[in-house]
Amino acid sequence: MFGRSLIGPLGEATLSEKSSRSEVVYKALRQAILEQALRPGTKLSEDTIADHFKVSRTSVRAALVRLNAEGIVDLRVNKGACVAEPTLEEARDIFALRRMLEAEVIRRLVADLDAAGVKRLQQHVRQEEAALTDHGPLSIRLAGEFHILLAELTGSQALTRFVREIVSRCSLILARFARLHSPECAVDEHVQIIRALQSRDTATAERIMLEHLDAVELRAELDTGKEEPDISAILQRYARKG
Amino acid sequence: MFGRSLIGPLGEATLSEKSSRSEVVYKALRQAILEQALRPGTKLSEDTIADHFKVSRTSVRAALVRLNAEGIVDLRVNKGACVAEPTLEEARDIFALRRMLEAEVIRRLVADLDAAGVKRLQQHVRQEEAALTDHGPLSIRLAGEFHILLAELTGSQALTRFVREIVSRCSLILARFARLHSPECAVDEHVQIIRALQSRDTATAERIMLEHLDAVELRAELDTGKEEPDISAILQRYARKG
DNA sequence: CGCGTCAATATTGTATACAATCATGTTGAT
DNA sequence: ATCAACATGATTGTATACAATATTGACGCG
Repeated sequence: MFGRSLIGPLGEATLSEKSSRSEVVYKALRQAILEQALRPGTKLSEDTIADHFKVSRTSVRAALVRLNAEGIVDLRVNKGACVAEPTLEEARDIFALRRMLEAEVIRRLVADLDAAGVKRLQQHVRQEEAALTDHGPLSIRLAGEFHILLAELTGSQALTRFVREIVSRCSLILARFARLHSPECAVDEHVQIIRALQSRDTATAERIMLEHLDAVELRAELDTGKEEPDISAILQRYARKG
Repeated sequence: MFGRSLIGPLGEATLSEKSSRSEVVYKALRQAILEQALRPGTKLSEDTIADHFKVSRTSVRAALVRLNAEGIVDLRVNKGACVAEPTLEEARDIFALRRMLEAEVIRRLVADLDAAGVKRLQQHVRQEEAALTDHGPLSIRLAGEFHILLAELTGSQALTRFVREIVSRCSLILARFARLHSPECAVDEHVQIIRALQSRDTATAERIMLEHLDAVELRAELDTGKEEPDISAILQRYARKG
């Protein structure tokens, strides 16, 4: 699949590590949610998921518990799991925190970022550009992973962890509220961020990042088109993606 | 929002909610770890825990997965769980992030904090003072919960979530590296923080918070006294604490 | 005496079975 | 026809059983 240059933005697993079954389910569900294939509010029936991954409910439950701990799945006692539905209030709260975290990332990178890091960023943006044609889930994911890559380049595991979580939740928010994900502008803005980082100008870099995040947030306008899709077809696609 | 003036800083469960068994195990283990009754590196055998709580391994595993997601338990495939052992490098990383998060908390509180909030803080400090006599696990926990309470008073769920997680991990760090937890000075510093917040002087309040965190971090000096305690006696105490 | 090999044991990973709770649709009375 | 009570089926919570892997200790060899 993707050789992910040892580890991609999402890859915590090191090579040669045999994924447990709950791990497989976890990753697939997570990806499906973040790519907005599974939309907020979608019921996640344990039996359905177990059947489609050919595993037992035990493994499914473990995955759901993890996703719940990350805040992208809601888990109500005796009523099962569903993709989290952030409220508008939560959305604003999360975006505010995201601005703070990513401003910190930028400040650290302006001080620290080396040529190798710039190269990785540019490489990532090239991937984003390549994915633009399909307007699909891939570009959605890559847009988020750019920010995670930025956090990783700070070298701070803790900061990366938080950025990863908050980016996930923002994806969920966009999935819920944004009319359409139009990632092309984002790629442009990502290029600008890289340039600002190279210029070593903290104020400018921070400003551009904040403007970028504002632009992302602006796309979140109420649009409560709701339906209950059957998740079978979706899981079909994610069962063998890894 | 919801009347959580009824519940303490750690309480997410609302009243009359029947705790599932894995929830009970989760809370007990978490508390035991944060009160440093279970020290970093301690093996958490599923069978042992299941026996002591009179539940099946299923429930125990669910709790361990959650704790792992919060970063206070390590989970290695086929090798079981143990209390996380943060390295010195991770410790510094986490404290740096903590300073940033809590500075943000202070900035928000200087702008927002009302009389009711001050009252809750003072009440909490009184609890801390009352707990000082026993020098025990209670004072350790209360010291951490003061910071969580501060975060809650900002009204930001997301910020609270992150502060809670990072305070947990800092407890773990202190458990691993600090020679002795001497919480009496902390209480004094907490009082100062409240005063600074009341003064509405952002710069001062932030400075005092950062000094406080530095003081906490300073206690973390290498001291690798290691032993493998049997966790039975410890779990005995936590099985009926809730 | 040190050290590697292998069997026996213990522990974890996963599946299945059972119990408890919830959702749904039917029946019957007003 | 409306609504309540109940029975039935579906879904989740928990326990147990089995399979896979790791740990331990004994044994034999150098």
